[in-house]
Amino acid sequence: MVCWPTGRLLSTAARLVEHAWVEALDPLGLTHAGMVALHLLGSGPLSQTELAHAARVQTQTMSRTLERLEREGYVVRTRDKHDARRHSVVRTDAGAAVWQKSRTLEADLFPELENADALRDALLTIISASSARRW
Amino acid sequence: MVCWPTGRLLSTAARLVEHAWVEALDPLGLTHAGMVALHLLGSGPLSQTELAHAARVQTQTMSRTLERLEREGYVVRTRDKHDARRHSVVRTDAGAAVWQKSRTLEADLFPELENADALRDALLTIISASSARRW
DNA sequence: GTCAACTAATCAGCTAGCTGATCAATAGGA
DNA sequence: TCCTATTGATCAGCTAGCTGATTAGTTGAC
Repeated sequence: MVCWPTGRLLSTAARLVEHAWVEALDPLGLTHAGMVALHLLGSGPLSQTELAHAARVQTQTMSRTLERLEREGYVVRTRDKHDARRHSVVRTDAGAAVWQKSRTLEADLFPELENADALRDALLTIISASSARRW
Repeated sequence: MVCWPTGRLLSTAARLVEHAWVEALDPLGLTHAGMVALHLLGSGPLSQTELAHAARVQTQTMSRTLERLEREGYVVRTRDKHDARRHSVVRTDAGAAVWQKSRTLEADLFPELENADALRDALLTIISASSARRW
């Protein structure tokens, strides 16, 4: 596996880490995608398009994620007064609470790394390089 | 985004890179998952369980990937003589050819990085740490 | 030899990505 | 004003992961 291409290592590592997340979040009735949305809503209401953009995801994907969050009571969607096309998405108190709980998991889940800074650097470079066209 | 947790950066980077792969592989009638399988079959026939294990994936997932590869003619599955439960999966000539074509894409797709070695190191550490229990 | 336990593969059903198409509401130009 | 283009959200349908359950074939103990 040492000779696998870097892109494949990246996918594999991400999948395994996300698997750990799923297990940890399940008892909270939350998914990783939902957690991202709750995080982004921390600084105030957003439209679905804004949320999708911030999460680097398609609006269709965000739509479903929010549908689930709303079903769980972690989020409320209301029509915008000034633009009836837009949904104003607000994090509920329950949503804020569950997000706080989930925050503490991060440190426990992610393995300790010597070169964590180099990793973050590289990931940010990759993200900005490959998202240049879409976002 | 600079203050996102590392796990989220990892997922996002992987998703964006994989998106580039999908676009590049589509004309070949190949997916990223299929490419992994074709790669692993390069050194000879394997059973589906062995393939799944090597790709760090569930056997159910590999089953579907191979179904698609077989449909495209890149792979042939035959019942094992000695153990009729097993499928012996063989890469066809077409499969070998398409894999060769796809190999050259990797260099073009993946962004140049200064600290590529540190990245690979970190990813391998993450993979071995979080796959310890499953593989 | 028979029955139980295990193993390889698949089926059913879920979430998360994606594309392409659709619908309703808004904005803007003739 | 009206008609078109744009925009926000959703629907339909695809692949790739996953879990849990099922089926068929092997193995092993009695």
